[in-house]
Amino acid sequence: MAKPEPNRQQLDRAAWTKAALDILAGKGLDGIRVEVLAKRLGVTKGSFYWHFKDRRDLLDAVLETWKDGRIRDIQKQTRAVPGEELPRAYHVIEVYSANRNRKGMLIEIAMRDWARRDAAAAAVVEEVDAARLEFGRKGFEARGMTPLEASSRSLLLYAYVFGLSLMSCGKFDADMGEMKRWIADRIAR
Amino acid sequence: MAKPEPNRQQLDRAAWTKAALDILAGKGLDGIRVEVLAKRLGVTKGSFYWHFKDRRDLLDAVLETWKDGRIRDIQKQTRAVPGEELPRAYHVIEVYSANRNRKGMLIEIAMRDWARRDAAAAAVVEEVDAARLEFGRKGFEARGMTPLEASSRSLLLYAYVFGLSLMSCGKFDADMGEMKRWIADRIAR
DNA sequence: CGCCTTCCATACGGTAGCGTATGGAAGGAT
DNA sequence: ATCCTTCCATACGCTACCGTATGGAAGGCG
Repeated sequence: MAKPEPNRQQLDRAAWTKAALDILAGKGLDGIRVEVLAKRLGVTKGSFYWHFKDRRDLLDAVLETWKDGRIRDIQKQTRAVPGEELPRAYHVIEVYSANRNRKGMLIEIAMRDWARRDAAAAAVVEEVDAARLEFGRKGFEARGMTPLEASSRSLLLYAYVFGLSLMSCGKFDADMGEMKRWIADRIAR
Repeated sequence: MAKPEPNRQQLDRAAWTKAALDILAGKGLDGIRVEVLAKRLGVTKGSFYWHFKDRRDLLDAVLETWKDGRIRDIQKQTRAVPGEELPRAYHVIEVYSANRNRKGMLIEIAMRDWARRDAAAAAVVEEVDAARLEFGRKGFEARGMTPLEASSRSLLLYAYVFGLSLMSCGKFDADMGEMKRWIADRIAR
């Protein structure tokens, strides 16, 4: 019986996958290089090819890890109490469009970039997006909106927060906070 | 006196830059490789290093070319007749969110990905975004909205169209066309 | 005709990264 | 103590690039 977590000396697939996600956020998919990750983890690639068949094997693990995390997040929100749909919509907008959670948004964008060139990534993103849009739709429908309006608002919400994260608004006008509040009202109210 | 355009046998910087933009749309920044472009153009890299100092020189040319095109586009729209602001807003949404102009959107996204790791690209994107947001703001202000509302709607408009282009809505609901119309109304109306 | 400029081909050395093969340390099991 | 499994290091060949050096064709021009 191997001890579960003696001192975290040994690396496992999870450690490599986590490091790959870090790189993905910073350098994109093409930044995930076996030998670069090995150096980052203080080992050689001999270790990598023990835990993974090849680079593709790692990438698949990254996809799975990310998907599981996102789906779990959505399920957690879905189990929230009814009657709190409006503040929850604001909360989602706030979480995604704030500058904290920066790394999460970088991964979101990198995943979508990845999905454009890789079928497996495309499937994962599609699944996550579908779950999110469905979650948003239900929230709006619970407030009495028609299916069309609820679906549309949900789509607008997520498209906005993702789009915002890849714009450069530095030169634009003054009070971004006020604008974000106006927009959140326009989407959720 | 060199003949201006005899038969387009010779390559020039513009031809390389155009090919680079094609690759950028399809494979992203890391897809722009000197030897790959050379093969694509049916020459060797001996030609490339005649026209360009190095790869960075090409990338700068790509940035300039893209920026000039975008700025020109915006200026063209800005010179439109007054009193047509509402249909023009719909037109912008339509152009950006439709599936034609696919390549243009792919370049937009690639540019923003690039901007995250490169100061020169970041400056270009910032300039283009500022011009677009300003253009949108003026349109909404011409319709009598407050500066806050006009700026907010402009930001929402562009964030939405960019965000939409990196979502996978295939699994979501039914009539995307109806939803897009609803959203366009919500943004512009 | 010879000459010079323009544009491209060929050949070379160098780096980064992938995947494999093999050896070796360290600890549990018998 | 010995053996076997687990995990990692080392060394190797291979490919895809980058950038440079150099030669060569082709056309305008004296």
